Order: sequence, then C-alpha cells, then structure tokens
Amino acid sequence: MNETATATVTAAGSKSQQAYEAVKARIVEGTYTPGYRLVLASLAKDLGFSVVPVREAIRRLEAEGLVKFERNVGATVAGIDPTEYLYTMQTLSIVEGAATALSAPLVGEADVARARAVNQKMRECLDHFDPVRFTQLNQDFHSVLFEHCPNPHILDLVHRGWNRLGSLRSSTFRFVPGRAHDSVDEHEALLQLIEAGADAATIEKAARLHRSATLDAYLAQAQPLP
Amino acid sequence: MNETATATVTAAGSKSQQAYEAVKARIVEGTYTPGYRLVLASLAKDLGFSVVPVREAIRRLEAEGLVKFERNVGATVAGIDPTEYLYTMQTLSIVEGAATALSAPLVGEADVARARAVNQKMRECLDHFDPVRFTQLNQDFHSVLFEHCPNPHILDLVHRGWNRLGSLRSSTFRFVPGRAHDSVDEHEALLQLIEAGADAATIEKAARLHRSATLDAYLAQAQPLP
DNA sequence: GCAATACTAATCGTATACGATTTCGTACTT
DNA sequence: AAGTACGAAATCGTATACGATTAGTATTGC
Repeated sequence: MNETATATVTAAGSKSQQAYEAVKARIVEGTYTPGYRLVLASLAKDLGFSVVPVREAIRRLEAEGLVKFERNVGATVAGIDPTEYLYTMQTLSIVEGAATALSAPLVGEADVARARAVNQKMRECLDHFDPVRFTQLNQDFHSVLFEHCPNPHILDLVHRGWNRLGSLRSSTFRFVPGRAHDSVDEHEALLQLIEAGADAATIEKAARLHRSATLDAYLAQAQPLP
Repeated sequence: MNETATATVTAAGSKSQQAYEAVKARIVEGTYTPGYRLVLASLAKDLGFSVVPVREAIRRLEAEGLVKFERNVGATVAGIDPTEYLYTMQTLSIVEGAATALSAPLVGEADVARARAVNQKMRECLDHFDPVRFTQLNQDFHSVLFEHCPNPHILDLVHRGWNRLGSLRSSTFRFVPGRAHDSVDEHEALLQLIEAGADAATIEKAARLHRSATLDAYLAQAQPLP
C-alpha cells in the first residue's frame, strides 16, 4: 500500500478515521477531482474496509464542505463554482484575518524569520513562475502567522477554509499571475506590522485586505473555473 | 434544503436526520444537560431506530461541537467550561459581526421595524427580569439583523455559534443582569447605524463590540459556570 | 490493610444482510 | 418518430450480529 508523503502518520486506529484521512487526502491532492462520484461500496472495497466507516468518513467530509451529498443518490467531490469560491474566500478573509491578529502577539522572532524565509522563496519563485509551488509556499507563509492563534475554534475554521481551497490550490495563482508580485510585497508589510507590535485591529485589517485583494483580482479576471 | 427558523416541520425522511434533529432539540432545549452521557443503544431504543442512524447523528453533532466524543468510550453532551464559552463567544463576535455588516445593506425598513419591536419587548422585559425570555428575544433581534447575510458559509457559522450557546441561553443574562440594560441601548444604536446606511466596517465593529461587551461583562463577573 | 491483577459487564466499532429509492435503458403506444 | 410507461440494475439507508475495547469490581497476594 502507498502512503501520502505529507501525511502526519496519524495511524489512527479507527477505520472511520483512516477512511476519512485517506479520502480527504485524495481530494486535496487532486486524485479525486471535483464532480468525481464517490460510491460507498467502491471506496470500501478499495480501502479494504466495510461501507459503514466509509460512510461516516463521507459524512464528515460533507460537514467540512469537501463533498456534496444527496440523499439516495450519493456523494460527489464538492465542485468549486465561482460562487462557492467567492463565499469561501470571503469567509476565509474574515476568520484568517482574525486568527492572524489574535496570533500576532504570540509570534516570536524565530517565527517571523521563518516566514520571511518562506516569503523570500516566493519572491525567487516569481521569475520562473510555478503556480503550484507558489501557492504551497503561500500556505506555509500564512500558516506561520495564524498557527499560534489561541482560539482553537477560529483556527479550525481557518484550516477548513484552506482545505476547501486545497482542491484548486494548483490553479489559484495560475489565473491571477499578476497578483503574485503584490502578494509578496504585502507579506513583507504584514511581517513588519507584526514585528512592530502593531494594533490588533490594524493587523486584522491588513490580513483581511491581503486576502480580499486576491479575491478581487480573481473576480476582475472573471475567468470561469473548471 | 435548509430549515427555516420555524422548524419542527422538517419530517425529513432520513432517520439519521430525524435522530439528529431529535437529539439536537433535546440538547438545545435542555432535556439533556451538559455532561449527560449519550449511549447509542439507549438513544436508539428510545427513538425507535437502530444504532447506525443514531451514531451518524451523534457524529454530526460532534462536528458542530454540541457533543464531545471519545473513542471506545462514548459521547457526552458538550460541557461549557468558561474557556469554551470564551472561545465560542469570541468566534461568534467575529463571524456575527461580519454577517451583520454583510447583511446590513439588505435589511429593509420592515426588518428594522421588526427588530425595533423586539428590542422594545426586551426593554419592557427589563423590569420584571426574565433571563430566559430576554435571551430568546436577544436571539430574535440579532437574527433579523444577520439573517440576510448573502454568504451562506458565514451564516452557517453564526448559526452554529448560537447553537453552541443555546445550551446555556437560560443563564447567559442570568449571570450578568447588569449587562441587559446596556445591551438594549446598543441594539438601538446598531439599528440607527443600519438605517443611516453606515459603512460596513462601522457596522461590523459595532456588532462585534456589542458581543464582546457581553463577553467582557461575563468575564468580569468571573462566576464559574455550572 | 493495601495494591496489583484478573475477570465481568457495558459500550463502542465494524461487518454483513436486506429493504428502499433512484436512475437509466428499453419496449410499447400514440 | 416521439413520448411515456415499465422494469432492471445500481446505489443508498437501516437493521441485526459479532468482535474489540474500556471501565468497574472482585479477588488474591504481600
């Protein structure tokens, strides 16, 4: 059997949990593309489990918005129509902004240095532009900034938002390449705010606008998503 | 697809759904108090279903934070230690503030009038103070203000927050009676902001502070929760 | 008398089985 | 020929059954 390289090796005994993580991984990494039909029996046979744990896993993924479920019909990998993208990005702008602001006082020098290093890689990435790598680095960067958020509820909401966007992380910056440059600059500005111990409201506003700007750039592009 | 405020007519064919709603109702209305142990077999026998749909319902409630679940041990109605209360209120202050701001442009005169009527009842309620009724009216009031939020994700987060607080809605204002008076005044101020077509940021800030103030009042009280 | 261990009861986790519902293809009717 | 009605295949929903794990209790050894 093959394991996902990025997996945290949870090795959770529960098969529901295993199924959950397996399916989630396949969705996020793109093995199951949006619209893909998730048949319980097939998945169960594929994973070697019975349908019951798989079913539970699917319902959990539904709750997170990663799959769409229709009674007596089945589950499909949640699509990302532009409307959903807008909703998700808007929600993320709000909760991530808050998380970043709440996290800021707990971000130490080492964290800032790490974030800055990531941002530097992003800047280098601008030349021979690789959207996938860039978006991955982007997530790494922001993770450093909000991961210290002391409120686990908010942090969870942020993670869910990123997960939902994960399905199209390969394409986010592909559609708005011009945005990448500004993004890197805004990152540096954000770091300086944090270093300076800026007001929570200021940091929140900056973080939110940073995300909103990406959303706006996408909307301006008005390119239909796959 | 989604149930309106006037629930109870759902009668969703799925037994999972029925079980979900039944258990949720009993938690929110207080039949199952925090810490109550939810035994699958007992619930199933009680509801007349098998354990499988009940199990699914419990997991959904877990995802919403209404019950706590421990593997191979069982589920209990989620307690509300002060820490959790703080987290939930803080999260709610953020998402409800955003929802209210996004909703504001869509709130018509009729809505404002309705909200004001509710607030008037709350003011009358101040004399012979009934915490339960007051908190119910409070929810009604805010529902009018955020229910038009065009982003369903955010709206859903607001609903979840209110649900989590539902278990102690009978006690929220019981512990901070002095807060009730200020709350009514802030409601009126909020209505005037909306009527005047105030800036989204202004409305968001006001709505958030309104909730934060309740949280702060509670924290100042520093009374341990049941 | 106290503590550690073995045993029992309760409960959860998963598998298998069967009934219910939907969907799609085919044949028949107009 | 087109639309409708019927039927079969696929899939989901739920029930029942059994194995696995935990918690509580009694017993035994020191």
